[in-house]
Amino acid sequence: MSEIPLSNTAYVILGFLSKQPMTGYEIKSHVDKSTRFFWAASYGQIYPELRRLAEAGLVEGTDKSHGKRARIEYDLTDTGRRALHSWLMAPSAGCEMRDEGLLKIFFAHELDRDEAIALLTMVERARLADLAELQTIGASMPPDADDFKYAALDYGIGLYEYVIDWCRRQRAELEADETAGKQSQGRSLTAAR
Amino acid sequence: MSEIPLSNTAYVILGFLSKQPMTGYEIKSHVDKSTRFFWAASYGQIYPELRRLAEAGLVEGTDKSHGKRARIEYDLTDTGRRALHSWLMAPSAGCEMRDEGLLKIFFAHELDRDEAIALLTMVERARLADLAELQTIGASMPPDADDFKYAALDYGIGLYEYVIDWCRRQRAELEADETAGKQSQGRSLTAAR
DNA sequence: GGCATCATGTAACATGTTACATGATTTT
DNA sequence: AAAATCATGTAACATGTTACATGATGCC
Repeated sequence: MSEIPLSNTAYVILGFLSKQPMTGYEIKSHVDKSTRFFWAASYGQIYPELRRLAEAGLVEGTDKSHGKRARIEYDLTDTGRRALHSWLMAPSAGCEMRDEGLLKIFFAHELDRDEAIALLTMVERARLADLAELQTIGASMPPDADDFKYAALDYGIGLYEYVIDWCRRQRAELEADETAGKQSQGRSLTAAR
Repeated sequence: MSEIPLSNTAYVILGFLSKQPMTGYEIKSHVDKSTRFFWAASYGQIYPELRRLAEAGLVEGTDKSHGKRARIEYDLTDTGRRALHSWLMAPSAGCEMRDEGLLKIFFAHELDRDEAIALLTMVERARLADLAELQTIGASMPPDADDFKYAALDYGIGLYEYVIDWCRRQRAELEADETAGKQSQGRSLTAAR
């Protein structure tokens, strides 16, 4: 067997198909309601990848066109399930971020105190919006199911809560500087830890 | 003025140059010791971007070749500093993640209990390694300086600590299932929140 | 009739990584 | 003398987004 290497996005597809047969459109909808905040995927990735996976024999497409509306339902093959399992057990769990908010805060030395406070408030609001989105998703899920998707949602909610709290603490320190008489040496950002 | 839009990676460069003049090589070293965990950058981005920024008049390169070793030191222009400031105050603070560990956990329904526990342990260990790296960086920084880079480091340390703790809690729940007699309905992953 | 949703897909663009090429200087 | 670090850069590749094109079906 030739074991061609698959992208992580390919495993997202295999993973969703491991639950039930689906179309590319449905995979995208599911991604947007679950993995999106830690692993996004667009049609431009999903459709070509589904075809590659079909050619490699990891998924199997069946024509389920209804009337004149095209519909291809994909299902995981045994080979596909084995590939998924082997990836799940493989020792790799990278975590990359592109955090524009923290990037701005990192360069906040270019700002005066009030501007820095405004920046922290802006970042906090952005995360509050992200958190609200996850909570909406959580509210729309059936409360009974026993699935790791609840765990993932909990992970994301906790993560955003942490960031929101961190922003508030940083802002509080900056605001305390004003009251204390503004000696800029006194700010020990990591002291609490 | 023509206000060409810049990538976030361009702002990383402007940001570092706002502290002191630097070469591309030095920018890369600084990135690796600070923003890397939330905003990475490679030579393949930095060198071409520096040239574009110079052409746009946001930075200025000076030849500081020493003997036969080439060296171009870049400095921020007034226009560059204004562009940086305006970006810092602009209302955008996206946060994207590519979290392979959580992705695997999300699909852990394909695993049996012991395998899921092994996966959680693996992810935890990966984050412990990331955390150790940040702590090493923290230990090598002068403890006096008043800079937001300490805040960013604190953000990252707290974030990884949260994830590590989350992994432990999830694992504990799975392990409790065994002791309790393995009724898989009883696992309410979000109940504690 | 009109709007939302279902459903397929592509092409251009943007972004980012890896490996390679080249060589000087400094430290051990 | 060897190894580490300083310093420049490119080319091929991988990955991912956005906008566009096309049209059917179902619901109000």
